[in-house]
Amino acid sequence: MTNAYEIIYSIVKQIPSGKVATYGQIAKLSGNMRWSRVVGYAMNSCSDNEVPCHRVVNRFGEVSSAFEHFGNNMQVVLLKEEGVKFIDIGRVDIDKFKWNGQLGDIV
DNA sequence: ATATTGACGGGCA
DNA sequence: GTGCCCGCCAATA
Repeated sequence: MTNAYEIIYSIVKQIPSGKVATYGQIAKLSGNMRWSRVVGYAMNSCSDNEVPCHRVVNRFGEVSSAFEHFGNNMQVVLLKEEGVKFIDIGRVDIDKFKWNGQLGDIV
């Protein structure tokens, strides 16, 4: 596993609690913005406990349908528990909880 | 080895 | 301002 997976996992694992990152952001941090698809694919294969795939949302800040597969929007509940506010069911306030990236949280 | 799919993003009409 | 289209890399079947 020395491919895109490892790279993407590394970044996703860096997402702090109470914050969410978009695929594009992870993709860009991975080195290429077009990895957006690959990022999602890596998440799909997210069998690692250390990968907070539930903190990864699409560019709209909405949870993907696949998350629903994990249960009843369990990722939404998890984020709410972390302090993330939701504008709608399945949509987080990405406008305010968007992860700043590897910079940390210098907001 | 080839073809298709896949949790998306950005640009252009 | 809105809507639609395309592109892209990787994994799986």
